[in-house]
Amino acid sequence: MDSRPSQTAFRRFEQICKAAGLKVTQQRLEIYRQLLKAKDHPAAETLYTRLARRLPTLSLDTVYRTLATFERLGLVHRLETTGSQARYEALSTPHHHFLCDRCGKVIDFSWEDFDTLEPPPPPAGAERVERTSVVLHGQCADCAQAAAEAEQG
Amino acid sequence: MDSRPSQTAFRRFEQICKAAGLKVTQQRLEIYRQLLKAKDHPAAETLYTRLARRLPTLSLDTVYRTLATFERLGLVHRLETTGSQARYEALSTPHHHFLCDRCGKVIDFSWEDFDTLEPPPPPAGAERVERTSVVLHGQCADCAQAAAEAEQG
DNA sequence: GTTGATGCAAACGATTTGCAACTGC
DNA sequence: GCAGTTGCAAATCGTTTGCATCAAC
Repeated sequence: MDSRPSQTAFRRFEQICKAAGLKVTQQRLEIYRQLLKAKDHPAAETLYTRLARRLPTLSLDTVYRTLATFERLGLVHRLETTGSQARYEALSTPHHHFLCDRCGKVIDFSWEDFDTLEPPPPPAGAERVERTSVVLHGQCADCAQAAAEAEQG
Repeated sequence: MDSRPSQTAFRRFEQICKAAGLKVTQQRLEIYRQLLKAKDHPAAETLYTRLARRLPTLSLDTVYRTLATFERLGLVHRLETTGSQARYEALSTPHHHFLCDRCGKVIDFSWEDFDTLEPPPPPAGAERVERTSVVLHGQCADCAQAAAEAEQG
């Protein structure tokens, strides 16, 4: 099984950049590549750390700026979380998120029964609904185990 | 129609505080009252501004501290948003949120078909699900109108 | 009176911005 | 070469913390 993102993703990436009048820089390419590869919804700083080896001169502000640009282009999503850091994911097939209230871990999941549900009408005061997502709050396995161990001493 | 929160909400509030060994201070009471009254999921600073008239010596840090305390007690929820400020709401009947991606407005709505849906099993890596919420992303009526006017301008 | 809560000011972490040097087109 | 992009440093914003004073119990 080859888990490398297909070349088409980068073709599409270049096309979108050019269509928006944006230059295809090395930084943007690498940040996008890293985000496609990441499964853990990294924060800007996490991405920065991971890219530091490959791009030693990269600066954290560029990561922030690039992520904001990508979000505007619709290439990435900024997740809604309760933590202090914003977390990002590359756009992919629709899915939902489990959010650990203790450590902030995000776990993707799909939920067929929900996806086949007729979407709700826009509530009063809302004009247009562009995206529907389910967020599950709870405790992840790691935190549950840590809590159990702490209790038993 | 009397929209004042019932006295029972405050009885319950005092009980919860005392049970947790917390003092029932004027600040806590007023912050809780304001949050019960607010329909717009205010940020800490918004609450602070609204309370400034009634409590001139109130400080913003107290609002932050108090909201954190309330959250720990389960009296309020911190909403997951994509904005930079945390937003709060007093606990009430379960409902969901529409989130305007442009201005950050939050609109409550209920969705019976969803609520009657069998909840999904905890995804792999998740131990326990404590809360399930739906977040709709889109554009609110005000922003849609502003955008239309700007275009036709 | 004791203990925990508040207000103030200062610290902090995440993110944004101004600006000069640089790079893709 | 020009316009857009980067890296650096400094600024900003939301939030947290240390500490002395104050209020609830």
